[in-house]
Amino acid sequence: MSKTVPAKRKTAKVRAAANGGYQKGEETKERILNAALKAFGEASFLAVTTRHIAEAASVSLPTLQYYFGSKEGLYLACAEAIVERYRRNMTVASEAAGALQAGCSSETARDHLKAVIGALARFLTGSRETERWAHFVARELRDPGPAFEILYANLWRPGVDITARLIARILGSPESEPAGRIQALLLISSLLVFQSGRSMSLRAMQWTAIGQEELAMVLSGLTTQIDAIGRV
Amino acid sequence: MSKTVPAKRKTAKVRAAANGGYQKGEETKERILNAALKAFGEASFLAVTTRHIAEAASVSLPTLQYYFGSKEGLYLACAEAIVERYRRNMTVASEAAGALQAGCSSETARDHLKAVIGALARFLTGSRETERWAHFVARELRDPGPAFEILYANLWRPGVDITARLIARILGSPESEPAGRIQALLLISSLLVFQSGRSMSLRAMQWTAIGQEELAMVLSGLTTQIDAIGRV
DNA sequence: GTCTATAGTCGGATAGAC
DNA sequence: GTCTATCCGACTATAGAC
Repeated sequence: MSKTVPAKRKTAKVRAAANGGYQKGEETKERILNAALKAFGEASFLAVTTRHIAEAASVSLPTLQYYFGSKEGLYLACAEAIVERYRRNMTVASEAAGALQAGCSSETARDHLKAVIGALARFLTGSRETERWAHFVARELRDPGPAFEILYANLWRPGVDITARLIARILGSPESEPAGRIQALLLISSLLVFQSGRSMSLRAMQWTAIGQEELAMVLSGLTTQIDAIGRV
Repeated sequence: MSKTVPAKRKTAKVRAAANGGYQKGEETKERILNAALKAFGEASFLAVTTRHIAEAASVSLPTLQYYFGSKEGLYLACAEAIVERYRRNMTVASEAAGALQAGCSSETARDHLKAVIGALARFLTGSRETERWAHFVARELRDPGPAFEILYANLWRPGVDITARLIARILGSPESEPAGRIQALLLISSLLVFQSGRSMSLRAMQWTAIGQEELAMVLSGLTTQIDAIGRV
């Protein structure tokens, strides 16, 4: 399947400060990357053609190779871009981590957990754009491909970790307790309604889209679940 | 994307009783179907090549076209086969439906819900084979393709329906209550840990496989969730 | 840095012999 | 019913001009 690792081309950009710190190329590269994020968000690696991306970015085919080496290189660049943009939107997670560090109470942990899950849900349904990123991630994690390691290490694992630690605190049990980790997995999996299950959820609920109102309903269901942790 | 609907070829099998009721062809067809089920279970429609399936079934390429018309026709045949085999394994669901019909109590409904979710979880992790079927279904429902309607109408919708009705009975609220449907969706989504989230779950839990022991742990988590319904 | 033109590969489908 | 041989379209990637 994968033949050659495409050693990202190092197009030496040394004369950076010449025309205001920017090359013309940087803007082109960004245009390609955005087109690729859109395309790979909507369909799989195989289903997307470089031709389509090139056309959407209004460049010719070889330009992709020039900037990203190969289709796979472009795909990996997308994964990295998503990780970075995701980080900018999920500061609640690190706040929760801080609270844990400070040895917060069981109920404070519960509030942080609600905040984290809520932020995640909002992120997953926030905009067409973030929805597409989430789709990219979900597809890659489900059928592991070239970008699996990047996404697992930077998105999934930290997410499960913080959730599991928060739940462990709520339960008052040591963090390593597998039961807590399983509850964390189940909770995060629930969020996949918006993901793997998106098209089906819409039909099952007879919704036309997931807007503010719909999100609120799901969040209330999730809150109920979180409130049930350690209380049944 | 989809160009021609491939009008399944009608190879008239009229002389059926000649050599014991069977043509040689039926066995070949089955061999192809099983190879296809395996292949499409492991990888996406695009990733699987008809050449690969043909080789795995020890037939030559045109034989696929002869029996199934096209790659897409074979794919649809797989979807139908999965629906049928799934039905044979999920009789608990119809039992639950019967109980509802008979106007069972809230607590009986809860027990039936546990039975249904349990059976589903066992099905999803039962064997390499059922795991592959589940993978096929999940992939198709996530990124809707040619077989979406078949699988949605015959697997997903009935599953959500029975779950939602059981939950509605537990809550004692009218069946149309959207909150119950949302809880149903969240519950079913949780099961996707074994699915979309399989490779990640394994790593997150540091499991090497999902066997009896692991299944029991997850089931206990799910039971806790079901017990929490209507009690918080 | 970006283009046109083209090479090279692969996969689905078909023709026609047996 | 099943095969061998082949076609044809689509895709990624490269060569080389500007």
